[in-house]
Amino acid sequence: MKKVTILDIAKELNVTFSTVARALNDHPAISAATKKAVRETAERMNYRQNKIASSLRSGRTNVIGVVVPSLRVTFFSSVVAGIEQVMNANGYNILLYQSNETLDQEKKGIETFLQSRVDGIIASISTETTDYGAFHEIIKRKTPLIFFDRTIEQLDMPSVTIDDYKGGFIATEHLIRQGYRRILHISADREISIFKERLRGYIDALEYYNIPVDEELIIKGNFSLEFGKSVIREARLSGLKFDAVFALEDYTAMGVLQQLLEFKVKIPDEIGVIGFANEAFGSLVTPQLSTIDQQTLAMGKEVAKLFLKLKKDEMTGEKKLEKIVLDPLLIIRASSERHK
Amino acid sequence: MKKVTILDIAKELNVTFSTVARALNDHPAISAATKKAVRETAERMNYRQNKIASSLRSGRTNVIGVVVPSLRVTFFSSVVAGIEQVMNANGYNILLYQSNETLDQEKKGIETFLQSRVDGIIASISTETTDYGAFHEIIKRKTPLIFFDRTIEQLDMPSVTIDDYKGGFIATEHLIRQGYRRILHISADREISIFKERLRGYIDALEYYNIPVDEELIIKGNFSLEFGKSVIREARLSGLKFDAVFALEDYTAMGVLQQLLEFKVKIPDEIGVIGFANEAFGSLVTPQLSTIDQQTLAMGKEVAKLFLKLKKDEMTGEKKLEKIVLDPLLIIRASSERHK
DNA sequence: CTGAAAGCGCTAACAC
DNA sequence: GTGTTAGCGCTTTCAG
Repeated sequence: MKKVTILDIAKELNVTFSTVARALNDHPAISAATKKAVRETAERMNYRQNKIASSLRSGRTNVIGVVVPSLRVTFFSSVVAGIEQVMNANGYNILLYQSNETLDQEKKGIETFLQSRVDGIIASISTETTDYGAFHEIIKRKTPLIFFDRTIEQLDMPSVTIDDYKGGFIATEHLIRQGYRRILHISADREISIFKERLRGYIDALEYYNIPVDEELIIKGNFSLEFGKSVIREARLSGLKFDAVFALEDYTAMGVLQQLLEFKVKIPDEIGVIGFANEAFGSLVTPQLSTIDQQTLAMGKEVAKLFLKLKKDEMTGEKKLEKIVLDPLLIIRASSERHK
Repeated sequence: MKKVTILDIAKELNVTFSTVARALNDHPAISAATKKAVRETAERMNYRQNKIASSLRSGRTNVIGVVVPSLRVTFFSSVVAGIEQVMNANGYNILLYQSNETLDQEKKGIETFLQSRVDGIIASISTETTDYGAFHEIIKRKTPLIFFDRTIEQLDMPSVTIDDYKGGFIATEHLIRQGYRRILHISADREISIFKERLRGYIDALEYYNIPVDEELIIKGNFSLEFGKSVIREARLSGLKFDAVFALEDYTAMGVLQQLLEFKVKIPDEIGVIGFANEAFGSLVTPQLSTIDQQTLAMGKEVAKLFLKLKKDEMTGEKKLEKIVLDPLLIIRASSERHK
């Protein structure tokens, strides 16, 4: 079972292998008859193009590298799903790498992508990434680079994100409209811009509605279900008064919900709760958790489309930096809906 | 910014490019001094190996293709995460493809993998896959093929699965031990072996404990949260008596739970519920959902390890067909725990 | 419309 | 220890 190459097909048909190559690539200057004959024998001989050889010669691989922190986070696997769908539909393949939130692995991933001569790189950076060397390398190599969600602003690259500021704003606004006034916000202690943006949205919404911003109501920590619970426990101990909670992400919000229920607090009557991310469990828990949807699949598709557009613009010589910002969606559920 | 090749490094150092190639590949017959010099100039000139050229020449790509139905299903993204972790640690990269549960896309994915000359293919088949042509092709090409979870038994390939029969058995056994006797089982109407195995486990557990198998208590359909709800509604209408439900997967179990709660049924006192898959939401809902854990990350890692082992055995000439079967884990939570 | 020829950047067998 | 040489299987000018 020797592998068959275009040369074998050429011999079979008494033409040169370049004619075969052209026919296979649907070159315009080949007669329909030849094309038909070539395709038929290719099929018959079970020929299969060698993309490696093709890539080496042409300089294009039709592969794009995708680095994400972890596929085990629904957000990322969902975005990757979107990227993959659109890219495959357009003849590209995805090389996948997980950074596991470490700078070291992120670098290694980018390094292999570059060695594999990918046609582009899509990335969402790790929480550890403060050294941008690997990304500078991508740019130096003139490999197209697109960020999504977690970007590096200084690099000024095309990106697709959601408007976290707006997400923070509409979450807070919703609580205000439901009549809540002392809204506790749980934020992160890390310097990640998306969380700072959500916080900024929270503050601006309060100000917009003339509600005083109370620093005591802004609590920062290492977000998790457990942290959400502990925030509520400590608030009770310290006697902190609040009538709603806006948590930076759903698991933390879930912790809040669980602890409040344990304390027999009525949700949403006494205290309203809203999270962020629209994790699958939100619609399944009791009471159902209000949240902000980040349009993950759409984000993936947008990233892919942006890449394809970039390629096209490159050919037509256009050059503009696109930063797509998607709208967050307010998902109102029982945990925060006081007035029907 | 011309790309630098081993030839450029060779010129710089007045040696031939093959010496450079050897040095870079840590060939034993190269002096330490030369190696050092080569590495330094390579670094200085910002050289980066071209994997395409290397692959074309050597016949190895160090890439393996992974086809899964969808990354949006936690089970699959989690397994892929495991595969990726181990493979990357061993110098392999992952080409990713989603079949979206269609035969057509699955075929396309395999086709491109073959064209890309991947060193192996890891697959979990789509629910539509009844024509095995694409997989025969993989085997014909002598490309290593490993299945996980959803396999094609006729092909007799290495695989990693969990013991679905045992999962069905222990889920049912647990319910029996909790004192439930009329256990409703929701199964699938499709011909997928994993679901049939769970059903078989259910039946055997009943027989083992001398409980009559009542065909009325086995309901098949297109599993989903909605289906779980409708099963309960219809059971109430038809007056079907049962005191527990074992659903083939968690979303269906969740539908069961929700509908029972709507009917004010006490869980687990009146009716016990257990699912399958250990989705993230199970520990967050009220009551918490008992389930069977499938060890997804471990499964991914096992698949990767099996691939690496296959490669090694290939070199040493060994040849045995390994089918790894992982143990399902019983996760007992409030929805089925009557006796503490 | 088709053929001839060069070469992408590397590996590996064979010399010396 | 290092050099020579021959491709891997394609794409892509340049001819005709």
